[in-house]
Amino acid sequence: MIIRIDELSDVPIYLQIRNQIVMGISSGELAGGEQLPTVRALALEMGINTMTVSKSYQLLKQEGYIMTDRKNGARVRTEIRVQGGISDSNKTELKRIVSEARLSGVSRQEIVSLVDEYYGTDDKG
Amino acid sequence: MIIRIDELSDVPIYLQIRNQIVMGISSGELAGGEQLPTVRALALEMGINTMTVSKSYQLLKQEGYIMTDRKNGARVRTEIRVQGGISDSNKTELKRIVSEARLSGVSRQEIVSLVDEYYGTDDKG
DNA sequence: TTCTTTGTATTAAGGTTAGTAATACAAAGA
DNA sequence: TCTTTGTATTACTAACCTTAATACAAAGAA
Repeated sequence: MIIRIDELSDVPIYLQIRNQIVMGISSGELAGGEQLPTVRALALEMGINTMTVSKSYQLLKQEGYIMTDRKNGARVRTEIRVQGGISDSNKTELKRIVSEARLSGVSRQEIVSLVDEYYGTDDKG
Repeated sequence: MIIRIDELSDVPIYLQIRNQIVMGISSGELAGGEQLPTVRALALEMGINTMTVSKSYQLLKQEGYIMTDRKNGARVRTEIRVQGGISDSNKTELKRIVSEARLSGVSRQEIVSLVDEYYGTDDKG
């Protein structure tokens, strides 16, 4: 999976990496059990510090998305630990995004279409 | 409208204020033309610095959500300037939220229901 | 054993941002 | 003249992000 960093974003690099890996897992682009690049390889490839990548991996590990093992590297968990629904902060963020969209003339249907696109077209919803 | 600050949130105070006002406008809790609290009053009420509130108002003004006028204070614009759809950063945020929700077992329908709730039940979508 | 590669830890430093504090200004109405 | 409004300035503290340079333990390979 290709990870791209937006230098102009307010989101810290380690969070951008974390977010893209989470989205990759959800979309299926990253399969369960799949090997992730080593922290050094990814840091070199992206021209950033190894500790920045390590921070991303530690966060993903703590959240239950990946497993890390010395010498084995990092792998996507086959069974993602669920954390019980949508977090309060994500609900607030969703409300903010919907509000801004609505005030800029975006229809409800356009938002729902985006949700469908991001959720994927499997039998989960 | 009651504005509440989450001290534990990663979101800066000035942004929390800005976001809650935007959501208030979208929900109709803040009507077009409605007077907002003065920067000093809101700062005193919330126990924060006036410049922090001022920063929120400047941002809202720049984005076209409110108008500020010396001696007249700040008011919600009657005609919100649209900015052309959902921003790229909001799309990315939405994708992240949907991905996290999906991986924690939330159904597509649950997300859509939240969107409906936040969008409101008028004839816009 | 020795070497290499893995994630991880440590320490230091620099840069940016958020927030506060204290004060002041211009505009406009009372 | 006085008050209230948003706004501006300057200085300071604190927190966070990122980099840098090393180093360590674990585990497989040679």
